[in-house]
Amino acid sequence: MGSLEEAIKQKEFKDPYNKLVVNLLYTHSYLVSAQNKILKPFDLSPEQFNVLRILRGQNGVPTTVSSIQDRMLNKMSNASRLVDKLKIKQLVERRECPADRRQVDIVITDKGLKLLSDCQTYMEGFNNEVVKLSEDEAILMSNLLDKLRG
Amino acid sequence: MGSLEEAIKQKEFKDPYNKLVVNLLYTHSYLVSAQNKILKPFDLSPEQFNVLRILRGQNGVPTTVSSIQDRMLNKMSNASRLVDKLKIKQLVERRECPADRRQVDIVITDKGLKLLSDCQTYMEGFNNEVVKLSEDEAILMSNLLDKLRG
DNA sequence: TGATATTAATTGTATAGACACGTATTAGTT
DNA sequence: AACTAATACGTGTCTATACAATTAATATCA
Repeated sequence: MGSLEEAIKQKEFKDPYNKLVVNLLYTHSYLVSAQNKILKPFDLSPEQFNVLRILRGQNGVPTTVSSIQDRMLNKMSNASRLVDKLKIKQLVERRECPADRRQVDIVITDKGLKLLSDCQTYMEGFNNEVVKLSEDEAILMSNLLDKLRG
Repeated sequence: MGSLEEAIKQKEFKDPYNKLVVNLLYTHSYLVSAQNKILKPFDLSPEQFNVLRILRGQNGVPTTVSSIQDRMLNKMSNASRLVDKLKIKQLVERRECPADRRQVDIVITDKGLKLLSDCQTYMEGFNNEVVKLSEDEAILMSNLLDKLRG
């Protein structure tokens, strides 16, 4: 299952750029599937997990919805609805922002923090297992990704 | 906007593996957004585009739904419904498979081929524009991605 | 001040991904 | 032949992405 060609049964690509784009899309699917498997028992989607992580990073300081959106990996996502799902599960709280009543302050609850730390135990070794690269190769690839986006 | 840290406003990562995974997710979103912009005028989603490409690669030989599924970048996707959308737009045809009546043969129509070749004109330079790497770097990264998945 | 523009958040709608389940058809086995 | 297993495809449901539109609150400025 190693090579991309084998995985998607395509013999050749127009050029290295085309192949790289396809490879990135395919590898993304590989990673997200693995993430899903880990988070499933916690009834969290990767996106919900990400939002909780962002909120925990605030150390109790309330964050607005748009600030969460800015920090999300997918800029076209919809933080408002994700927060909604998390609120229903009582993992976050909404508070009216007194300074600007258009904004809504979001804080992670104790239940949210607990769930996140439980997840962490399982997620700890996840990246190292799924990413079959050396540390140096991982660093090299991160740098290439930064360069790719310009 | 270069570095990942800046883009998602996260100061540090647990280790290079964690950073790489996050970087891949973020870069994926960057690529898909760009793809969407190009395909929008043609009323095609990246996934529908991919299915049409797979079908064209068959050179007129009918393909079953499960065969399309196997070649898709996202293995958890739903080829059946994607084909349905393409059929509504008359870009593909379904034919009952005489050899095995469980299967459904899919063929791209002339209208589908025309649309795909129109797209191609715009997609031609896409990868090279969006991926700001040298050819050698693109090849290096493709190899690293193959290795990443093991 | 009052009209206008901008911003924050939510909502609507279409498409797609994740995954379980149902149904028809074929393959395999005794 | 009859029973069972496997396969191909479709459907249902929930979640998320993409993007336009709406609403309420604040900022800007003539």
